Amino acid sequence: MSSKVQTQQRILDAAQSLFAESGFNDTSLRQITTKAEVNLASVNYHFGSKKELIQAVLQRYLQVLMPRLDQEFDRLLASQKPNDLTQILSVFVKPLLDLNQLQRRGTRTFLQLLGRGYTDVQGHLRWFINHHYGRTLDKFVLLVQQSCPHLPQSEVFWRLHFSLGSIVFTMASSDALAEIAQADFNEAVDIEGVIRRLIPYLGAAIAAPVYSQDLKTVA
Amino acid sequence: MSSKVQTQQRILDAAQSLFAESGFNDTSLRQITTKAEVNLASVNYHFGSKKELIQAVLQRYLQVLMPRLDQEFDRLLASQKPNDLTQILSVFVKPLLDLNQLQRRGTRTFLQLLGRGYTDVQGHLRWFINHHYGRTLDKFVLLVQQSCPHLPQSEVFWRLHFSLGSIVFTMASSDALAEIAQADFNEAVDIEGVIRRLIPYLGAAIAAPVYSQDLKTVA
DNA sequence: GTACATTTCAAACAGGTGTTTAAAAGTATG
DNA sequence: CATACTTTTAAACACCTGTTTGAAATGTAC
Repeated sequence: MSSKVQTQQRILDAAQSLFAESGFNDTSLRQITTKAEVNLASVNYHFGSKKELIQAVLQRYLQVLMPRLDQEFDRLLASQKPNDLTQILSVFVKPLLDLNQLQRRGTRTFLQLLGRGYTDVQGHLRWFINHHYGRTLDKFVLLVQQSCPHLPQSEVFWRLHFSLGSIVFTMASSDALAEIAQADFNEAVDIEGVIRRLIPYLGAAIAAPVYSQDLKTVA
Repeated sequence: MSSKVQTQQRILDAAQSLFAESGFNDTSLRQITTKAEVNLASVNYHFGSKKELIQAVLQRYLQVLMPRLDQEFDRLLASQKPNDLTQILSVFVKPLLDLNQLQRRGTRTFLQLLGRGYTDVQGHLRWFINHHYGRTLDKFVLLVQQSCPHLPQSEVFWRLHFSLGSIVFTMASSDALAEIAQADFNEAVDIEGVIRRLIPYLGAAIAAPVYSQDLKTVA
């Protein structure tokens, strides 16, 4: 009995770090099972397929993170007046950083995985997250819309995807970026530093005024 | 003689559309040569390897785009007073849209390829672009720094990478996003629309004030 | 302690990958 | 025309991928 969960755990642990480092496509089951020191076939035995393993790896974080975010969103939605955008974005910080208690380097790993999830794979992870946590995400969108009454819904849609791009891309390549920052600016940056840098950036971006289109008609 | 360039052209054309659609890793040489109606071996014969084919596909656009951007950057740098950030970002618009004269759907394809280039592959395309066009990119960074004297260099570095993330991610998934926008908001969005939406967003983001750091003492 | 169920294991499977080979076809040049 | 060079072709190469198989080992319950 305990050997079963041990094997599953070993696979998940090995998989998550390899996935975070090299992406889903570029990590083979053989690499995972070698690192986990389990038999190749055990991935399919315990998880069914590689696709389901990927989902299981992300699920381990999402099932902790998302209920906490959902709770925070409810709290903000309960207040009468619209919330400040920076405030809304800041509610992500603590739940994200608390993932470090779930796993060593949990925050970093999860965000890297999320990045990989949106860039590597075409559809199935996007669908998976939306299917399981769409309700929570909708609350977030609503909050942002309330805080930006000057923006049409479609503009909020685009800007949130622009923002998702920043996050996901930054996290997928956070190792490389941190290295450059270290070399060029002698600046030690951890994942918390990146998150905190993102908040004012995204806050200003999402709330930016929409410029009228007619003054920039180019030839 | 002309059959040689014809074959190379056919390969490049087929490769670019498949790469843009499915990414580099998920497009095989057999798919490319089938679509191009050439022999499988001709890719290696004419380009050496898949890696070099990828670079050749991007190079076809970069060698047109980058000199034009370089020129625009020089023009802005020549002016005495610092330039407005929105102005700086706007110089991308025309050179990018002119790629449509190079190829049908050129702008869209190029930006998708760029997105794939930064998300799919780990290193070699990043290196390739920096190696060939680093001087031009440096001019852009300088312009941004001049327009944002309140920002430390390292902050500009991070924010430009956040911005790169928005662009690259949006472009890599632009088809999916445009579909959603169409369905949810009955909004037809072409690539030019996306570019124009990005400018005020990125302008506000990059120039955003830096919030005081002292509240971020880590545990 | 036997019977049953779960888990592990080595091996093979079927299919895909980028690349190389050596002969064939085509094309210029003397 | 014959020579030399370039390009195309079909086939094979060596390797890697996720998945399946059936037997062996282990664990669990009566």
